[in-house]
Amino acid sequence: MKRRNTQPKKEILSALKSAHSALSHEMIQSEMKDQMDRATIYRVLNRFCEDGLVHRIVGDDGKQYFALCLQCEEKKHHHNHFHFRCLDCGTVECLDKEIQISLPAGYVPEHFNGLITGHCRRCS
Amino acid sequence: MKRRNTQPKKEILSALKSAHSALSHEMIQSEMKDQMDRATIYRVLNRFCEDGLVHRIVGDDGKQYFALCLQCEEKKHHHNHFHFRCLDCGTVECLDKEIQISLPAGYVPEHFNGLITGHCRRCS
DNA sequence: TTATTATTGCAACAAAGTCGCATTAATAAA
DNA sequence: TTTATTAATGCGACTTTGTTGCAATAATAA
Repeated sequence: MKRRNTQPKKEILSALKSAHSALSHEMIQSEMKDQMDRATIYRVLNRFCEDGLVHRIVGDDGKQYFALCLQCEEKKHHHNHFHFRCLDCGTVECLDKEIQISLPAGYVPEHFNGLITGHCRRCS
Repeated sequence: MKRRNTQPKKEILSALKSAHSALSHEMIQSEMKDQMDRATIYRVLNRFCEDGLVHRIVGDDGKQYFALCLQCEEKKHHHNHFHFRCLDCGTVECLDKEIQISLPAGYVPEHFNGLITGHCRRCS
């Protein structure tokens, strides 16, 4: 099914672009001028993930955050990096460095989710 | 306030001991013969965390998992290791290797949460 | 301009986790 | 051993996050 270029989609994408960090559904909703439905936001974000436009980070607060795939090429995605969540301002950022983890024999990795919480430069 | 040695506490601790992996609230509840309240389980687990008996892992499913602090000494806790969650059987295990991550200047780390999902040895 | 169907908005729902409060039961004190 | 103290339990209500069904709407194709 072909994707359509709708208003919510455009606004959410632009919010993700201008934020240089990962956003939760809540952060996105509060930035929207014309209030859009919660379910819509989730659906748009999930579609972005499917399309490889965005990657999903699950914070140690149990919430989902979404960030643009900046360093990701068309086919090859690099998501083996850590994220940093600031306990003060709530910002979730990507840390550049890629991580290589070797698993015990017989383990097949599928997804990587590395998160460090603490205090970011602006808040510490 | 001094801790008391209650029935729920004993049962939950023994469940964590016999499972050689991290358990979610749900897994614990289903292992209990005499059904205990959900809130009680959460409270016991949170107390275990406060007391440094157990560490909390947040899965990329957004759920909390709890595992005994085996390699942790009295004062010094080592939680900088990865966890592996199997998408098939749901098991959450600790991977032994410790990780050292260097943060950008000005960032103060507080917590570490590294998780890999995939298929474990038994399911792959 | 009309037809097709992806997407939205709404409402309902499920699951995870927390909290207040009365009751229960470990522990300490008598 | 009995009584008093208060930590912990169980219940219910609640919040938050995220999903889903369905009718209505609006992008796109015809």
